[in-house]
Amino acid sequence: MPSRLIVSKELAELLRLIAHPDRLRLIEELRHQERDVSGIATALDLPSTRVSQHLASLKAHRLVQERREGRNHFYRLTRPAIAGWIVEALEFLDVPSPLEDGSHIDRVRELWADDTSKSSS
Amino acid sequence: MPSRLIVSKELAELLRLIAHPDRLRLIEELRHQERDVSGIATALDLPSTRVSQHLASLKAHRLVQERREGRNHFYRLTRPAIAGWIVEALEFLDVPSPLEDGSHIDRVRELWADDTSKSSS
DNA sequence: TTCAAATCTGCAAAAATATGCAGATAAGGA
DNA sequence: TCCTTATCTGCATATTTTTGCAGATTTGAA
Repeated sequence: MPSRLIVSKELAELLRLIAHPDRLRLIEELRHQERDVSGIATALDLPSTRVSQHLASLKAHRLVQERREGRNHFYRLTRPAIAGWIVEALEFLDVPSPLEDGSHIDRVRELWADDTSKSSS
Repeated sequence: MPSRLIVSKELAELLRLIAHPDRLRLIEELRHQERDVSGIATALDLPSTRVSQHLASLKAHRLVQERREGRNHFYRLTRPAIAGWIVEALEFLDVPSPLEDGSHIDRVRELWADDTSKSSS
């Protein structure tokens, strides 16, 4: 099999894994620190079962690693750089909004960074 | 709706669009030059109907733009930088192979670059 | 006109994902 | 041991995607 074919399959698999709103936010959540399941569930406002399911698939593909401490399971990104790489993609987003000028990208980054309505403690 | 929620949805949509082996190769194919449907179909060894379908979805999300010349439809990347961004992701790939050392990433890049078995003219 | 080449569109069947829930585990404490 | 908390697993159902085809369009040429 042509090599690029192999790599494109692997890459597509990785991208599909990431291509889910919850999982994107989850990865962002782990960008700077490890977290346990319920911590993530609270931060993202999702049922912890769902978070656990997402973590299981991320873990199966070795995107995250687990560390158990008592009854809590802490997760962290195996390669934290992936979070930065994801943020770079914001640049390629069309914002379906009135802002079609150059400040576009800044606007998107701002929206991504803005978590005031959720994780503001 | 919390802003990050909006952005994560948009981003997931973009990633899902890209997360397909054929479409990844297709984007790579358009990285440096525009191509018409049958040119792409030949290069990727896919039925041109399929290529056309992929292009239609990429176009719907404005990832590619079309230019018609006679009966040929040429496509090019709206934001060519996206191809470079995709290549960066190779770094995050686990190669399920004997090479678990540091040359890992180089090996993946090499596999991606290697199209000798297909588009070697 | 008529034909052929290049591409597109619509649809149905197949495959892959996501989601919600019930029940299973694992660990700490009374 | 029994209970509670934190997390995981297995399933059935719902939703999305992918694929292959048959049948349109569009354009250029005879």
